[in-house]
Amino acid sequence: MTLPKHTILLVEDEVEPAEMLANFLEMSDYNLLVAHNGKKALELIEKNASDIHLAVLDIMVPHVNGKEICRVIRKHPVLSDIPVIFLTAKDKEKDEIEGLELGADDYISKPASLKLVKAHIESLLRRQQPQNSKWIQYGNLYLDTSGKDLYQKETRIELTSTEYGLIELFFQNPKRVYTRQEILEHIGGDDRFVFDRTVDVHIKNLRLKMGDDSDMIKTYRGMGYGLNRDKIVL
Amino acid sequence: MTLPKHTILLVEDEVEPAEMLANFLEMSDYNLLVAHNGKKALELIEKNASDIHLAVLDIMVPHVNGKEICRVIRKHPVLSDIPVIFLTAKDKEKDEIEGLELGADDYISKPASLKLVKAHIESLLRRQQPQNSKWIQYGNLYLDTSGKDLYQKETRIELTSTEYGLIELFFQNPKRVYTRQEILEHIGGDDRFVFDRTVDVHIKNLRLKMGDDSDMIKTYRGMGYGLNRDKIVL
DNA sequence: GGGCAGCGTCATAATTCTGTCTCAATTTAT
DNA sequence: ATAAATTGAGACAGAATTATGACGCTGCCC
Repeated sequence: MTLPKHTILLVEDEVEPAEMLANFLEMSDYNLLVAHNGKKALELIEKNASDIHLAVLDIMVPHVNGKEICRVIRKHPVLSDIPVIFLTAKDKEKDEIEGLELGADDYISKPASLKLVKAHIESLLRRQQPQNSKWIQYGNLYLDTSGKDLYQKETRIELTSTEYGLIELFFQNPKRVYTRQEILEHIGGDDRFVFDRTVDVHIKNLRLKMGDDSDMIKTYRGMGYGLNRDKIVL
Repeated sequence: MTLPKHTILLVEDEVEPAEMLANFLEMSDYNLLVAHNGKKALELIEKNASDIHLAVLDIMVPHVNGKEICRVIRKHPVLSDIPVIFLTAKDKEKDEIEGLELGADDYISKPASLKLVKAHIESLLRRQQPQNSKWIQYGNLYLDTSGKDLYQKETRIELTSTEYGLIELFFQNPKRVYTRQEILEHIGGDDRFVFDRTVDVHIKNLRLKMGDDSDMIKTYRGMGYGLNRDKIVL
């Protein structure tokens, strides 16, 4: 099973607080990768790059400091777009500005409560979604853009490539209505010469597979199809 | 001017610091909309919704507090995706967590330097995805030309394609009066052979859906229909 | 070659929208 | 004030649009 459990890289030199935070986050259903120094952090990045969704970095860690790690992440082919949170002692405003310029997304002053850190993490992950995460979620539906398939809660729904193309189009732009022509162009790749109404059939097949969530795809009569805006909750 | 300037909504009750920050940001090539209390903030949001790219909110402001404003923004058809930054006194961790859960994107403890605030703003704008929906606003009404529907404040109004065609025509040329023939040509596509009284019926249906704002569409007796010039504020 | 899955087309059923009609309400003209 | 003209509202039939089920075609894997 591959439900979108997020993996967080935590880099923090003080062992005790790091463990506490890691445990707390694991209880909240995240996977954790923990490093207590910069070298270890870089190793973890090397080995697990494609799994990491967010990084929490203490600025002051042995060997390679947080800023350096952030720079590595931002240049990394797979990781360059993940959210990065810096942790640091209070009142180091200079660090904070530098961090932001380096491309950090957020900044938390220590000491910070576990709940606070979690709130920051969730806020970032929530906004992260549409762009570059491999998962896009609406309601019960999770689209895996790298595996090219769709999950309804925890069960996988097999899609044909045309059906995947449809749902991907809708998920990428949840508030838009697409005309049949636009849809055809997206799923056909090239503008093949295909009857309009064929789209209806694919929509029907897709809805069938979506079961209870079939009303997530809405017919905008006279216009085309799109997601059901009333069911989209951010 | 090279780049399209970003417009920032700043809500902060203390006049002196607000001015300083506003000036500083204007020097950095942003447009500023400043409110010193919640009521004013809501007005600015009403009138300038489609121009605002980011909001900086103090939590404690008179009339309507920052959290409430954030909630309004998140429910607003045009603004729901902009970055929101909260400003607050240090160590109000509870506020901070609540703010993040409300969908704030960032949180800055006061006092904060001008440069720090700017760094946060730039960090958020940098990550903001380009918006591809086009909005036209008059009064409480927001027309979403990519989603093909109409919002009345924050509630969506479902329109048929004919009704959408009508309102689109009026919104594109708010000061014009259209004869029934012109209206028919616009919504019919081709000049179908249809009684011009049919327009009356569509107008009626549209007004019905518009509820309190039904008087936004005015009857120009003997001429046709158009937007109510008295209710258009430019 | 047979079986199968995916796609496109068609015919027909189901649904929603549009256009017309009638009558009431409102405004304008005499 | 009354009549004439214009617009608003409700109801309804049939037009237009969409949903569905069935079928043939293609390419792929045994």
